[in-house]
Amino acid sequence: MTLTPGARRILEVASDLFYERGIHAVGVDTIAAESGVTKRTLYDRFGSKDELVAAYLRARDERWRERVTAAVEAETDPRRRALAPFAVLEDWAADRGCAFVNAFAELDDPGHPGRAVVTGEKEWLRALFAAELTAAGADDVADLALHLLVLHEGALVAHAVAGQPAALRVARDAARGLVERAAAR
Amino acid sequence: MTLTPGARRILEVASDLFYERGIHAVGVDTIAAESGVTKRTLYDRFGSKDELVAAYLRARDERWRERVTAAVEAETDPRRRALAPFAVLEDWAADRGCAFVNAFAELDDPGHPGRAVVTGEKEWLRALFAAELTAAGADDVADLALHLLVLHEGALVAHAVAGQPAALRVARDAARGLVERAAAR
DNA sequence: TCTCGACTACACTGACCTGTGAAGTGTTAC
DNA sequence: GTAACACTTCACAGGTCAGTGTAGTCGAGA
Repeated sequence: MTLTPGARRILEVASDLFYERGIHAVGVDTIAAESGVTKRTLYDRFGSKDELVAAYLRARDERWRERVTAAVEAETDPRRRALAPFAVLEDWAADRGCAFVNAFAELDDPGHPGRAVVTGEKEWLRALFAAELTAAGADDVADLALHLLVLHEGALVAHAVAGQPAALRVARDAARGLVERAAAR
Repeated sequence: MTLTPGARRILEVASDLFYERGIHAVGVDTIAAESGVTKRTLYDRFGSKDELVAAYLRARDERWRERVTAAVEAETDPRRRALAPFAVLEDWAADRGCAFVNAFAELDDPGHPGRAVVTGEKEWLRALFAAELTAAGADDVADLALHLLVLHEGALVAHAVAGQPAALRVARDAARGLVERAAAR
């Protein structure tokens, strides 16, 4: 999906503003103005604000998956591979929290095109944990993968909402212990 | 703080709507209409929408603390006391997720009167974990309390956003194992 | 009887919201 | 040379947003 130059600027600006201020709090006029583009162009490229929101979430999801995938594939030891998402957590965790959790909070309509992206992101991570745990020879993979997901999401919330940066380290250490115990059988 | 009959209805309606649809998505006209009250009354009682939002969060915080406190005090064993917040998690976890995390997503201004309530809620829970862990004779209480907070918040997110209801059980079991290991020494 | 507090009725402001219509400019590709 | 494409300009529709001003009703307590 190749974007026109204007569309790329719109998406960059919208991503920053949606994440920083919230989806409902940012109007299309602001996005168009900050992108140096007219509102007409915005609607010609994206069709509606809802679709722009979905495009924002898809782009962020894609960037994040690339980052996690790269971190996973940089490791060979199955145990370290399962822990890779925790290794990149610190680069990812910003003070406004998880963009997908935040989007979930604002998108109350289950039919919104962005909702599928949000749940897809979490499901992808859970499945990745499950796959790497299986490769590491763990038993009870389903619960273990959920456990890692809980630690991952909990770390982000405790970091951003509760203002506890140490939560990232605590979650990472807990995940490591969990995986090592599971793989040792 | 005794509320007038009108104010009570406004707060009830606002709580439902803010939680279900989101804060920015609900206008004061809707709240007034659904409360069977004029907008004038709403402004006479609460002053502004921001203050109404803060009142909503304070009321929800208060109800939740009462519930958790009751669950903690119903137990005598220090280990079970530390785990009490996980016992009431299932009653609390709804499909729209944690109201405070959702509010954090929408309130980008750190000076918003609701922000203090949100961070206060998380800090209160963390401190409760720390106090009960200390009473249970645990070492390294700070990290353990954070670990429990991570499990707690992660369970809520994994449940609501990721659509994994089993996350509640997984987090509860993990917390139990953690507390029992910590108190055993 | 008088006052006070809770509340109603309702018009109104000014800003902002998403979204559209129509006409026109500049660039590139065939 | 012409057609497709990206984009501009700008006016405008039809709502909704938070918030205010003014005048008045009704019941309870002093």
